[in-house]
Amino acid sequence: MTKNCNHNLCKSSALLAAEKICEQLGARFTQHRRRVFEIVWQSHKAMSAADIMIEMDNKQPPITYRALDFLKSAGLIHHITSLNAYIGCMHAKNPDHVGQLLICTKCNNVAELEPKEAVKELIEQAKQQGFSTQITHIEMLGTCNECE
Amino acid sequence: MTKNCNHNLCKSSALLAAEKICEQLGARFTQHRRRVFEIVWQSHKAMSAADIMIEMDNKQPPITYRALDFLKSAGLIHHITSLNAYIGCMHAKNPDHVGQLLICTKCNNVAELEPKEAVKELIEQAKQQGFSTQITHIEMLGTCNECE
DNA sequence: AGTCTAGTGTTAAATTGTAACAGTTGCAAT
DNA sequence: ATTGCAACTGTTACAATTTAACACTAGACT
Repeated sequence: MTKNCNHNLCKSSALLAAEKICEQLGARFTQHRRRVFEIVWQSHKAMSAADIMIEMDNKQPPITYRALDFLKSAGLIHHITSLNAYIGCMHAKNPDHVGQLLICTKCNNVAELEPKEAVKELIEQAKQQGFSTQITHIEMLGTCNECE
Repeated sequence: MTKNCNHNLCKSSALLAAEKICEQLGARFTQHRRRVFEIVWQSHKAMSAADIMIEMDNKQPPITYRALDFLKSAGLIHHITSLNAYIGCMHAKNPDHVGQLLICTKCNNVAELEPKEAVKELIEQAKQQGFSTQITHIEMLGTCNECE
């Protein structure tokens, strides 16, 4: 998926999905937002805000951070907290999904799974402790099959 | 656990464990390392590097960051990446444990579970994609039973 | 005693992220 | 078509967070 995708196709279908989602939200998919989205979707590698700014036309940090915040809260990208970096979300259409991010520490590629059962179990175990879960972050660092 | 602990006991047993682990590692549990460890263990609340520095005697950032790095790599504390904060590890004796952190967004208390089966399942699913996991971060944000 | 490694102290700086506020644009309602 | 409002932009300046670098010191082991 991550590796053997026809990435032009992959990216343009993500773009279409993003446009649709913005429309549904009544938000505008403006120049900056589109540009940041395209940069993040350039590859399946995690990109830091700094990486993104290098490619931005307008280098002023607030522009980039605002776009990232928007895309994140619209569910179009993920913030990888353990790297402080961003990656396009593969399941943006699916509103309440919880991604499991598989991050290759060698090539920096990120894949995403939707491990529904296991996550339910985690949430259930938390509940048994009286904890009511709102947001779940699952990030796994390791090596992908190409980098073994 | 997190709430109804006799915290003096809780903290001092953590300290003893830390001393033992450092000895096993052949590393020194120096002044600064001990001090940072104590500050983190003061409570079961997540503390940022800045929070810690406020309580440090020597305020110079490198001192604190170095101690945090050491404690983290010795497995004595966890870095909560989604908050950029730290918390004492409740299972430090157990070398290859994978913590699931339950972070209350109201009171900032952090509890830790060891959800063996569910995590195995996550690792297994990753493996089926050809991904070999080395480090796992599971962080869940929500509200604890006292804050409901 | 000598030497080697781990740890310290210190300065300074890079990197990363935000506040604030005036200006502008798209869109909807009169 | 104007007006008015909310969303979005541009810009400056700053705050917060983290790291580099390097000379120095203490402890541990021949």
